[in-house]
Formats: sequence, structure tokens, C-alpha cells
Amino acid sequence: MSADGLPSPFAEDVLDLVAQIPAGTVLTYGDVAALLGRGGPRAVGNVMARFGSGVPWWRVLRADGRMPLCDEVGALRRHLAEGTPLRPVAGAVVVAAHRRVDLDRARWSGP
DNA sequence: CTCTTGACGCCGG
DNA sequence: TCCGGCGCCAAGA
Repeated sequence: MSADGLPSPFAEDVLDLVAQIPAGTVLTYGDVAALLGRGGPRAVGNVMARFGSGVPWWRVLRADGRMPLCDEVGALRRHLAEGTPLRPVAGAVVVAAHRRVDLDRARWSGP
């Protein structure tokens, strides 16, 4: 509801898959496209930007483990709450923008 | 049909 | 680590 003018078939596929990502696990934009068997990272990102409001968008991140730039702080908050494996932090002062998900441990195998 | 726009990915410096 | 550049795919004008 809200902002979705009308999700395309490809968009619905993306949203359906993202909605199935278990809490505490994540998927990269590239992984979503790969699991769907078509499309690309950019196409997935485009869908999330438009219709991602209704799905666990924070569980979809960049290939380097970084949170989506639109709301990296909010995403980090949710990951901390869900217990998502994060990479160790070196500095004493922790900046949200520098925190990343440990993809090796948090990546979801798929449905 | 072409051109532009992205919550991208990877390589190089 | 932070840039910059090129390739990638779907949707809309």
C-alpha cells in the first residue's frame, strides 16, 4: 500500500523472496537476482527503492556487507536486535556507517 | 526503438 | 579507507 503504484512481475518476485529471508540472516542484492535466476543487482535495488517498504528491506545489503545507504542506522539497529552476525569493530568509537554484516556467517542459503 | 535513472558489483589507484 | 570508472538489468519517458 502506500507508495506502490503497481509492482511489476519482476518486482513481485523480488519482494516475495525478500519477505522469506529469516531473521538474523541476510542476502545481497546480487544474491537476490541470482536466486531469482534473472535480473541484476541494480534492478533489485530499483525494486527495493520503490516497493521495499513492505518487506524486511534491512536484510538486503550490499556485497561488501554494508547496509543500504538510505537508512544504515535503522538497519544496524534491527540487525543488533535480531542478532545478525556482525564483523568485529576495531576502533573504540563505533560509527554506524562503519559497521558491516559478516556475510560469511549471515548469508541466507535461500528457500 | 533510444535515453535516463537507480537502496548495485567489481577492479584499479 | 575513500574515490572514480565501467558494466550490469528492469522500468519509464
